[in-house]
Amino acid sequence: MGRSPCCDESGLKKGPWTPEEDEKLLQYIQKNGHGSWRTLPRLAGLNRCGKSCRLRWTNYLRPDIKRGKFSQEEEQTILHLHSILGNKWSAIATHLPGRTDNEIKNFWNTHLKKRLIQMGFDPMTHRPRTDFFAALPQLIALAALRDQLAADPPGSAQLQPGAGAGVDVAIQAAKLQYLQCLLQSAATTIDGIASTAAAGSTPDAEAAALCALCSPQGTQDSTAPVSAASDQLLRSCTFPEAPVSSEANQGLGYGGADVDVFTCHGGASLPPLADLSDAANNHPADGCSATASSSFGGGAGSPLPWPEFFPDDPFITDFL
DNA sequence: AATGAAGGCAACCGCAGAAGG
DNA sequence: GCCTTCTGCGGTTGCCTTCAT
Repeated sequence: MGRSPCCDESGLKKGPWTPEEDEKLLQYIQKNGHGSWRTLPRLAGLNRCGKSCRLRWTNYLRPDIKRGKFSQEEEQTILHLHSILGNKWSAIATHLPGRTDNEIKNFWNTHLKKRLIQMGFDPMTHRPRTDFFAALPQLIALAALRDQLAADPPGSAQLQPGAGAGVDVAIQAAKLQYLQCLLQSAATTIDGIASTAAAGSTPDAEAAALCALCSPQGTQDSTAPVSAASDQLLRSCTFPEAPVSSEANQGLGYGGADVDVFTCHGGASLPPLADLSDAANNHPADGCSATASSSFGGGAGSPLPWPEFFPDDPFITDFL
């Protein structure tokens, strides 16, 4: 199996299509249908290969092509279908009327894939990346937050009654409590990595060394105590470790109605860092709740289960 | 205002597989 | 079973626009 013979022919035009060529192709297909793509260019008076004509028609000239930006619903559909179908762009395109597989592929590669990666998700599995260095930016951000807390602890001049007083103090306290929750959760995760490494099952010395970054003594004896309930909640959240197949991923719904991929049970392990904030966001009743808007347009009202990549969260940046 | 970097997108290439004669 | 044609996909390229300096 090889390259289509038509593309080997020399003298055929390549590159961008001119309006004249578009018009010829459009009129011919509207009048005769495309028939055989191999013979179409000659019959239509085009100096192009059939493959080029087919691509131009299917990706641009087809009358039912929808132009413009992808809506949030379309983005969700793509994400959902991609989690099920993988890179089956044509199959995904059949569920998005007016969108071509090429358009969806480009949109995925230039937008959605980057977003998933940025948020610590594996774009192929749609699940939090479990490799340690994927979480490194988050760890660094957490370390910065820890330093910030150490330098400016609750009860300092900023939060003294009278300075801002009332609601401001309460908001600050809530934010600090949220941060404490994140820090403690991260520390627990890293401690787990460290103990695993120490046990020899994961000989990752670098990971163990970096544990010190996010598991300071100051976290545990902070002046802002983390509520026992939220602490228990975070500790009870874990993430399935089994590799994900397309079939297994069918339960992963981006529409909000399906079962959330993040499960909570009595296990002691914590999810990877990427879903820590999700655990907090999904349980507004606990002490770690906080409103976190999404750069993806989700936020509290978003049906997407994605956790926020909290270093970019306006809440965090505002705090810092 | 000029210029270079970065991002977005249309289009192409090479390959694989399906379908039909 | 072989050949031809068509379709689909991943990867890549090159042009254009936008943005930062």
